[in-house]
Amino acid sequence: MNISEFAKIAGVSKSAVSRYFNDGYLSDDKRALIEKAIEETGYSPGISAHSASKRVTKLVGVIIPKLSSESISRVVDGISEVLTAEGFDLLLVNTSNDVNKEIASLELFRNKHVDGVILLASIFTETHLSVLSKMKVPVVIAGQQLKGFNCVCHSDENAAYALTKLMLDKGRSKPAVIGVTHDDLAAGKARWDGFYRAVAEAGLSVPRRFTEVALFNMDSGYEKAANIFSGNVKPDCIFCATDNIAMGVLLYCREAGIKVPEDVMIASVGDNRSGRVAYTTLTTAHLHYKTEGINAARMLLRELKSSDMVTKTLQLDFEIIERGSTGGCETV
Amino acid sequence: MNISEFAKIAGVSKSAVSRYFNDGYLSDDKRALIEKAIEETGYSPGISAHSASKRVTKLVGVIIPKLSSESISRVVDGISEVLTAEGFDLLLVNTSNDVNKEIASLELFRNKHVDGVILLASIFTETHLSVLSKMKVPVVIAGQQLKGFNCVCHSDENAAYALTKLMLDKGRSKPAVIGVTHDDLAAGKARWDGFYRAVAEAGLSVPRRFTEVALFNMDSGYEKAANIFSGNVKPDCIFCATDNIAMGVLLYCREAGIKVPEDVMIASVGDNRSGRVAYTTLTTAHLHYKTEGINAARMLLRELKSSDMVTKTLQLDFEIIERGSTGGCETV
DNA sequence: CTGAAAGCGCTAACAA
DNA sequence: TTGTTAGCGCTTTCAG
Repeated sequence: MNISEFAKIAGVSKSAVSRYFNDGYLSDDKRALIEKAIEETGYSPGISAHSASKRVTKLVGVIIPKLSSESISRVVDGISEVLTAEGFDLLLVNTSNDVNKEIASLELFRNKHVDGVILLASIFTETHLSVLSKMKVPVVIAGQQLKGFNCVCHSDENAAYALTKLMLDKGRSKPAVIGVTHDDLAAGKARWDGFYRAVAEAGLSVPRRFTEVALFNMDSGYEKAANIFSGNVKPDCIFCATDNIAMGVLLYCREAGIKVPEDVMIASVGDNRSGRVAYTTLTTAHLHYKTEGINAARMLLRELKSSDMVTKTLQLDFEIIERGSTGGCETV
Repeated sequence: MNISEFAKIAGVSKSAVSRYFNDGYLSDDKRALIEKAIEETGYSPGISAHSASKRVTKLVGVIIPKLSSESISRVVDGISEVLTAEGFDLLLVNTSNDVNKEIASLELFRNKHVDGVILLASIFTETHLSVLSKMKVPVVIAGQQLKGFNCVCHSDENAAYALTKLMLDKGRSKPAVIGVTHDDLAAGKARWDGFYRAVAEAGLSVPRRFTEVALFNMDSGYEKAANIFSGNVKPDCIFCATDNIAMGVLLYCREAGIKVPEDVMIASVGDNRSGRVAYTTLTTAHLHYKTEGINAARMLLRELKSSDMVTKTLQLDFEIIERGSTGGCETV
């Protein structure tokens, strides 16, 4: 059923119907007529033709590297909360960590398929920059900071610094670190930097053997912990870039009979659910992921209304949650 | 830039351009001309007008109750994997557990805004049935079983039965249960049924005080565990409908000094990440959530090609993973 | 194989 | 306030 057909049934003109669903510049009689016909037929206007005319899709493209991640689903949660309240729908693209797919999605969105894009990126290649600079719809980048673009991100460096300092302040002097690739500026580089800043401030240094680069998962954390503990001299505290990695370390320690926090303290960033219930509960930095999503969406909305030429970066604060793995309370 | 403008630049007709992006009934010269122009201009056809003409959106609506759930994100992961491979995009609607919003989304999708719908429902009201029966696009229901509709679901009853039996077979004789609302036929009713079937088979009964209805989260599990243990006679095993609930129970036991599995065994359904690393690792039934998503998407795709009038239900199997909370291996 | 022209379902400008 | 008419950008006949 299309608008003409429906208009005929309702006994009004196409325009009247169109007005009913839009500005509503309409007399009450016509309005009643239309409402009655809707009751009977269940008609609702097709969105595609609407978009074709209006040149507005009421759709926001959200590009994510994966979905099965606690942090990412919280971000998307925040995004959807704000966007749906404003009548926008989410076009979700899951790139499965495939950079090419990420680029392809951006290109897909480049023109007029969506009104705006929120990109949860992990790394930025040359191609990213090139495609991003050519976008014709507003883009907001979430979780990372990229000069010249609207961003919502976290205080990764400070969080890593605070966690490391917390352990060193308790008298630990042989720190180790398991980070992730520097290509990821937020979870990688910034957290490395924060760790090293705290270490330097304490007048300590970190032997090569005490630094490992892991993947974003528990198994990788386990493996890297095994490496670190394989030598004669053992660390007395470990900073991990992500909670998942820390979970792997915790698992290794448990199996190897290494006591946490007595023998080694552990702290990491993310505040995953698991950390609250792990056999040794995890000291972590809570990043406000949902707030990240909410703010990214709001920023996009603002951009949609009046595209400022000056780009903004919003950096969200964090909270240290001390639990058992650094000698804090076991149940927080 | 629109098709006419682009056609002029490329030096061909609108139709030629249209053909290039569609059936490709085109000579090589024209094709080359167009490709060159694309290089220069970065033109890509707008999807809305395309949809308006074709009456196909290449969009699938996915309705979910919440996003911040491990199981749901796994399902959506599976859905997106299959769908994007087939060139479909996901229109994600997060209802935040609001039944009205769920209905509203269905109505929104009812007509021609999406090519199909995958619904991750938790409960079915009268209104659901009424709206669902009026849908004009194919619908697949995931995670629940609803007569007369295409469904992909789990063997919830059997999983609950198997877990309960596992504990009873180890000699436990005072079973307790913390379930969720019967309104949820899968996580609620079916799992209650499975629990009681095992109990009945063992010739046991369950005192009223040993049955609790919790919400879908850890805090609720904690609270209900406190209730159950407040009496003089204590249970020696507890079946929980979800892992989150079980985590709360585990937390309670830890604080109350109740030993798991010595004093009380615990088992639940879901295989959340947390269960692997909890202070007592959790015996659980692994449900194939991602597979659920994959199959729901495939089913929808099939329906899109040739809408069968006969509806199907696909019931997925499960796997029992025994860990510490029932005396199994602590690290699986 | 090609381009002109009509059509998709909707919105928007206009005169009444 | 209304209906008519022209347009939105794309696809699809239909002659040639």
